[in-house]
Amino acid sequence: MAADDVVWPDELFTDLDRTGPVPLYFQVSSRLEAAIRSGEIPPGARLENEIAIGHRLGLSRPTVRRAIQELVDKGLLVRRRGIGTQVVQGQVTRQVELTSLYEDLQSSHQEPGTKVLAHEMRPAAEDVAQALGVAPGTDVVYLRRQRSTDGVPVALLENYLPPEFSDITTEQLEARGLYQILRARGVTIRIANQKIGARRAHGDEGELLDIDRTGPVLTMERVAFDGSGRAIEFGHHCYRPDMYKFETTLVAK
Amino acid sequence: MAADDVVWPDELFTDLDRTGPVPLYFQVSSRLEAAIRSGEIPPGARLENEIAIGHRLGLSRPTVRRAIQELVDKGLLVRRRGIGTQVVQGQVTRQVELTSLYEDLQSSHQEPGTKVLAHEMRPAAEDVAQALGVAPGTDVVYLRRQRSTDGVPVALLENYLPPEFSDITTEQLEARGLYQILRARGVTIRIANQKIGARRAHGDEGELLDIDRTGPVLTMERVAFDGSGRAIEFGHHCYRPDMYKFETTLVAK
DNA sequence: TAGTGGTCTAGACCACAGG
DNA sequence: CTGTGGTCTAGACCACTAG
Repeated sequence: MAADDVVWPDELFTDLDRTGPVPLYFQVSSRLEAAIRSGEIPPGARLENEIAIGHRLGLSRPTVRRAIQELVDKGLLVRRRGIGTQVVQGQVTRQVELTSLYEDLQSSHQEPGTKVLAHEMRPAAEDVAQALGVAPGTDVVYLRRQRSTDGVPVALLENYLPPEFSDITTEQLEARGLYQILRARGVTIRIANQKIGARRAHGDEGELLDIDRTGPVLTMERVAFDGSGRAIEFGHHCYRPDMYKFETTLVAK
Repeated sequence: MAADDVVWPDELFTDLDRTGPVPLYFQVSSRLEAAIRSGEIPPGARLENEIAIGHRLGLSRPTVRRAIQELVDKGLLVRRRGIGTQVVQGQVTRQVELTSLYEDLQSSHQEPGTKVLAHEMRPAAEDVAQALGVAPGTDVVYLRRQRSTDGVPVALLENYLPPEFSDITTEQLEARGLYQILRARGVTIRIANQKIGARRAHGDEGELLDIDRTGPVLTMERVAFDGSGRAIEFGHHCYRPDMYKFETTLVAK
């Protein structure tokens, strides 16, 4: 037992708020995550056992356990029966949840820009109709946008939405991300199926992405559903491969 | 309330095994998953509430809740406070899991084949050394394999492993997937970081994948860790874009 | 043998959605 | 108002790991 011994700076966990709306397990897990990401709790460090932590914080074991499980799911902690709980070694800790639903918008540490190339109603082709769960030929909203960061084009986004979203304006689309607009209307995306692939650019894609006319592009096709399972959005996007990659942290269960 | 009313075929949940090693929540969730995937419980169906299910199965609410949570995490069920739990509408694909390409092909009933193009010890370059957590110049295992399905090349797999795996044989590599070999040695991959991108084929890649010499390829870079956080594998793979795509189901939290 | 996480119980109160 | 899931408690027994 050397550097990877028990570390527990309990000053971090003194004032838990039992009256507010924030769950206790979340307060614990988020503070613990901050302490790990800042290096205050170093890689390889062993945590105290769950019961001891619970006693120290005045929490029951299931509550402590849930807080720890949150970080295990994020890949920050590893639990082994008979051993204990350890901070993962190495600079793992990537913030990205799988490949994100929100990433298109929240990678906005840079200056994201949107240029609307097309915005119209259009009868749904076979594949679009099936994805959205409408009859073929139904008029649906068609969007084509060019997304850029700091003035450099990054992606071409083609989307189809059910007709009830026909009142979305071009101005809204240029100012915000699609999912932000949907959420402001009370529509929350809960589940999405997506396929990631690659192909040659064709048509005007190379020009719009400022790459070779037939150069390689990274593609993503996605169908997104709201909480009730209704299809909200079908999209086919292509990305500049030198500007964008899908990053993922996978945790085995 | 019509077709999406409560459905609960309780014949499925009669003989829970309380003595064996399989957790009760897992028995419940796996049977429920099978019933959903088979269509026996149709999309949109509402489940009974958690307490009623627990009473029916002779289980406590937390146990039932955990079983349901497993399927919520997989994107098969949706829970809404005040409403209930529903089977998701629309098709559901499998979640990206921590498997090797070999296992992916096996589970999709194709015949995977492996040709070992290179298998040697090699001093670790800067990026390899950092990924594996060894000193630059350390001899590590280098693998280059051509993976095919039904005789058609699908991917080129380049991998680096720590020196302790130098006794893996070429015969093993041609007969099984890398992760299967590692697991048979008691090494289990727990966490992996991966980046998915695209680029042109270069060198002999086009020829080995039987595509255009500079055609587009789908790429995946991965660092995988075991339960103790030690880096086990660093890989850089490229895939034939017409033969392979990454499919994902994402669930918002 | 002692300590750990893995599982499970039988209650409780709350926030939110619906009629 | 009732019913739902969201959270929390205070115990319990077990399987696995280490020394």
